[in-house]
Amino acid sequence: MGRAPTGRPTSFDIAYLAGVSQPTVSRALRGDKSVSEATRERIQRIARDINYTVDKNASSLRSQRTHTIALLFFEDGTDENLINPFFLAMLGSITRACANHGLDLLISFQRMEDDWHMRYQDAKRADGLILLGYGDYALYSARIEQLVEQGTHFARWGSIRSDRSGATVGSDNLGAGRTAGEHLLACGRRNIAFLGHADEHYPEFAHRYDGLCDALRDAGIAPDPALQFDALTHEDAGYRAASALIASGTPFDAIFAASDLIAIGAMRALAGAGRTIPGDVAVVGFDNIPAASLTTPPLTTIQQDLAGAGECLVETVLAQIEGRDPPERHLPTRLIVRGSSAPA
Amino acid sequence: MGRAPTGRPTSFDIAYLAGVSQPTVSRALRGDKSVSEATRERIQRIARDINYTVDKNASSLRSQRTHTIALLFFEDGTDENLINPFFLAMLGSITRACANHGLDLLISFQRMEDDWHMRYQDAKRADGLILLGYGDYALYSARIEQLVEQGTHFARWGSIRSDRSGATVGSDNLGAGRTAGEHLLACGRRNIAFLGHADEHYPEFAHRYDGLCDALRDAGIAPDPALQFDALTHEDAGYRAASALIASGTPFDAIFAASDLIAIGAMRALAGAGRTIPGDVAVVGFDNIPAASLTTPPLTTIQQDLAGAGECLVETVLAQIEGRDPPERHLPTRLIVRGSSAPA
DNA sequence: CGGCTTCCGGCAACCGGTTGCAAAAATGTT
DNA sequence: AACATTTTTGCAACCGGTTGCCGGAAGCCG
Repeated sequence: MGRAPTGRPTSFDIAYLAGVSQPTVSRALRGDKSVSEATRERIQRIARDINYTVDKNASSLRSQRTHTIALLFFEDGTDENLINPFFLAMLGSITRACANHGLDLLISFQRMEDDWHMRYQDAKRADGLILLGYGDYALYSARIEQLVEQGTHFARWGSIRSDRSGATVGSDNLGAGRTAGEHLLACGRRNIAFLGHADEHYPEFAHRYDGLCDALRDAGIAPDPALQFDALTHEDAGYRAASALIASGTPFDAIFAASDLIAIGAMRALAGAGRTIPGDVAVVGFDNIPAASLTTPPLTTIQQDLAGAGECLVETVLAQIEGRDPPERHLPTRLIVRGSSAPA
Repeated sequence: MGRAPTGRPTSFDIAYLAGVSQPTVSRALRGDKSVSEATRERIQRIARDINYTVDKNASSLRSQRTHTIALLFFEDGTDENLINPFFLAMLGSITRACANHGLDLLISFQRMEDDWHMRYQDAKRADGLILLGYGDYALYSARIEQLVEQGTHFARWGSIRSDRSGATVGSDNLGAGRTAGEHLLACGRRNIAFLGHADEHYPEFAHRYDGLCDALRDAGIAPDPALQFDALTHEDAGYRAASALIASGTPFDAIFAASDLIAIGAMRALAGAGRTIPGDVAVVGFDNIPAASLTTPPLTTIQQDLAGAGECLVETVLAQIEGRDPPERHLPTRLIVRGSSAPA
C-alpha cells in the first residue's frame, strides 16, 4: 500500500505505516466519525510518533477553509510609526480570542488607498476579516459596501448605531457618554466641554457626544455647541482643541474628551494656561490606556470591555462563516474614577 | 482551449480568455521572463479586468513557499491581558517591514508549554519565524535548539552576545548600559543602583548591567553587588525592587532600571518613600515607551531602534530563506534625557 | 438463512497553481 | 536555403490533503 516513508512525513507515510489508505488517515486525524475508534487511535499514535503535521496549504486548498482570519488595521496615515495604544490592547484581545477558537491570525496595516478589500478574502488567505480603524468612515465606506456585496465575511469595530452594512461590534458609546456626563454633573459641573469630532464621519465620537448631551438634557441643561471642539485622536489634537476652547472665552468647568490621548493633550494645555485639575476643570477621558493612570492627576476615564471585544469580533466573524446566529454586538463600558474629576 | 469562465475566476479562465495555456498565465503573472512582453501584458490586463487573484493556498502548496512569516510572542505567562508596550511597538515595526517585503504576517502568542516549535514551520504555514520574548531564555532554549536542528529559518530578538544558536537580533545592550552609566556619572551620581535581573537567564538585562559596571569601573568606581536588585519587566516588580533597595539601607543616588516599566514602578516607590526625583535619586529607564514622557518627572530613558529592529529581524529571516548573507544584527541605541535625571 | 441496515474504509476525482521537459516558433548564421 | 540557436509556449506531472460515492464486512431481524 504505497511507498515507504521518506522525506518530510505526509499522510501517505502514515497510511503506509498503519496499513490503511491515505484518505482514512485524513479522516482519522480530523476525528471523522466514519473511522473506527481503533484505527483512529492507531493512526493518531503513529502521527504523533513521526511528528506529522497536516499541511495547511493542501488542507486549505481542497477544503476552501483556511481557519485563519485577517486583522486589518487602518489609520488616517498621519502617524507612521506610532500605533494607537487602544488598538494594541485590542490586538491582544483578538489574538487570544483567535487562539481559543483554534484560528490563525493574519495581520496587516493598511493605507486607505490600498486594494485591501480583495487582498485577503479573494486570495483565500483568510476565511474572514476584522476591520479596525478610527478615522473618517466616509473614506472607506465604499470599500465596505463592496465587501458586503461580494459576500465577504467580516466584522468591524465601530459604533453600534452605524450598523448599516456589515456587522459592527462596538461599545455602547451613547451610554458611555451619558455615564461620563452624569458623573461630571454629579461632581457639580455644569459647563461641560466635549473635545472630539461630533459629526457623522466619526460615529463613535459622535455617539459619545450624543450621550453627554442626553445627560445634560436630563439635568435640565441645554447642550452648548460652543463647548464642542473637533479633535482627532492624537495628543496634539487634544492640546490644540483645549487651547481653542480656552481661547474662545466660553466658561467651562469640565472636559469630556473623546479619547485618553485627547484628554492627555488637553491636560497639557490646561496646565499651560494655569487651570488646575480638577479644581478649575474636571477631565474625563475614554479608553483607559495604560498612560491614563500615570498623568498628574491620574485621569478619570471610561474603560471599554476589551477582552469581550476581541471575543465578540472573532465570534461574529465565525458566526457568519459557519452560518450561525451572530452574538450580541453591544459591549458595556465602565467608568474609572481617578483624580482628574473630583467627587462631588 | 478549455472551458469558459464560471464562478470565481481561476487562471484557467484567464487562459481561456487570452487564448493561451494555463501555465503561461501562471508564468506571466509572476513576471517570469520566459513569457513574451506582449502576452504578459495581455494576460495582466485580463487578470485585472476580471478581478483575478492568485490562490495563495494552491500557490504555496506547489511552490512550497508561503511568503508568510510567523511572529511568535511569548511572555512569562504572568499577565494575561496586558501586552508589554515595547513588544507592541516592535510589532508595528515588524508589520511594516513585512509589508515592505511583500510578506504576510501571522501572529501568535505562545505559552511556554505549547508545541509551538512545530506548529508553524512544519505545518507549512510560514517560511520562517520571528521569536519575541522577554523572560527566562533557559525555559525555551531547548526548543530553540530543536528549531536549529530541524533547519527552521528563524530570528529572535534578544541580546546579541547570547548568539550561540540561531540568529539573534538585538540592541547593543552593553553599549546602552554604558551610556546610561556615563550619563548618570556625568550627573554627578556615584551610587548607581540597577533594578533588573543580572544573571545569564536574562541576557538582555544582564548586558545592560554589565555596561553599567563597565562605565563605573572606567570612572574608578567598583560596582557594588548590594545595589543590584532583581526585577522582571513589570511595574510591580519595579516597585518591589525599589522598595527592597530603600529598605536595604544601602545609600544610593541613582537608579538605572532595566526597563521603563520597572522604572515607573520604582518611581512610585521612591515617591512613596519621600525621595525626590531627580533631587535625591536620578532615574534612567530603558525602552522609551509612550508612558515614559508622561511620568512626573518625565523619565530619562534609552530608546532602541525599533524601526530598524523590525526591518533587521525580517531581513535576517529572509536571508536565511533565500540563502543570502544575513545583515548586521547589532542595533544602536539612543539616550533620551528628560527630567528624571538632572543634568550635571 | 436470506435480506436489510449500519459501519468502515477504499477509489478516484479534485482544489488551483507551479515546474521540468520537450516541442514549436522565431531569429540568426553561413 | 539549410542548419544552429534562442525564445515562447504547451504538456503532463505534481504539491498533499479532502470529499462524494460505492462496495464489502458486520450486525440485526423475522
